[in-house]
Amino acid sequence: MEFTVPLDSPFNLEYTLESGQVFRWEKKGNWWQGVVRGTLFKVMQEADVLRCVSGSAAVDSVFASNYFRLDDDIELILGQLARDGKLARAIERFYGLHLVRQDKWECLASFVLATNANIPRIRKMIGAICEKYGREFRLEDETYHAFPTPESLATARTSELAECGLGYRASFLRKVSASVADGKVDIESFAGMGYEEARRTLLSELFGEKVLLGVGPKVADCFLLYSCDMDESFPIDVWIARALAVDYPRILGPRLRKRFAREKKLKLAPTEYSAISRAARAHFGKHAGYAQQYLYVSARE
DNA sequence: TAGCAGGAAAATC
DNA sequence: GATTTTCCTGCT
Repeated sequence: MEFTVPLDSPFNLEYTLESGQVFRWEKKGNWWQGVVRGTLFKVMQEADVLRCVSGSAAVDSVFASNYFRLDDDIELILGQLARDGKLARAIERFYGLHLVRQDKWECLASFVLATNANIPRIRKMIGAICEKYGREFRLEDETYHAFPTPESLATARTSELAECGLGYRASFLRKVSASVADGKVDIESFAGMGYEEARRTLLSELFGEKVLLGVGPKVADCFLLYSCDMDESFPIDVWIARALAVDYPRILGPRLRKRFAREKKLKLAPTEYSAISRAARAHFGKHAGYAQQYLYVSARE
C-alpha cells in the first residue's frame, strides 16, 4: 500500500536513519527501505511529507508516525537542549534527527550484537541472522527476511549462529533469545516501568545468574531509549565517552578525566558507567537520550 | 575493583 | 600488510 505522512514539525529522514540507532535500513536511489513488522517499508522524504510504500496493512501512516516518533515535540526538546552551547552546534548540524521507536525484540537483540563492533559489521551480522533465521518473503521479485523471532534464535545452535560472523556474541544472543522465548523475561513489560526499575530488572539476576547474559548497562540503556520511550536514558559508548571528555569534563569527573588522559581507551566499570550516566542525566534532563544521539552523530562526524 | 579474554571485521597506519 | 579500533560484557 502507498500512503503519505504529513510532517508538521522538523524531521530529517536521512539523519534519523543514519544515526546508528537502526541497522536494517538501506538507501536505494531516492528511497530508504527497511524491513519492519516482517514486511518491506519504503520511505522517501519530500519537503514536508513522507512518501511511504509498505507491503502490509499493518505498516500504515499510524505505524510510520509512531515508528519515527513524529509526535515528539521536537522543537521544544531541541530548543531546551540547545541552551547548552556545546550541544547547540550538534543540534544545528543535524536538526530534525529523531529518536526512533523500534521493535523491542529487534532492538534488544541488535544491541547484544553491537558490542565491540562497528556499524558496518553490526549490519552485516544482523543481515546474516535475518537471512538464516528470519521468515522469508518475496515482493516484486525480490527476497527479503523478517527479523528472527526469539524462538528461532533460541533453538539455533550456537555454532551455527557463530557462522553468521557473530563470534563470542553467538552464545549471548542464543541465551538472551532463550530467556525471552521461554518467558523468563517479558520485554513488553519494561515500557510500564520507570527508568531505574526497568534498568535494574534488565540487569537482574535469578539464582545467582544474570537473566540476560550479554546485556550490560550500555545495551540496557540502548534498549530502553530506542524501544521503550525512556528518553532520560543516556547510553555511553566510546564516542560519547570521548565527547564528554572533550566538551563535558565535569560530567566525567576529575578521576576519570585523568584516567582518560592517561589511557586513551576508556573502559568503564559498572559503577563508573552509572556515575557518568547519572551526571549526564542530571545535566541534560529528561531528554538526555536526545542529547546523547546528537552528541553521538556529531562526534562520529 | 582492576585486568583480561573474547572473535572478527573495519579503520587506520 | 600489520596494527589498532570497534555503540562491551563477563569472569577471575
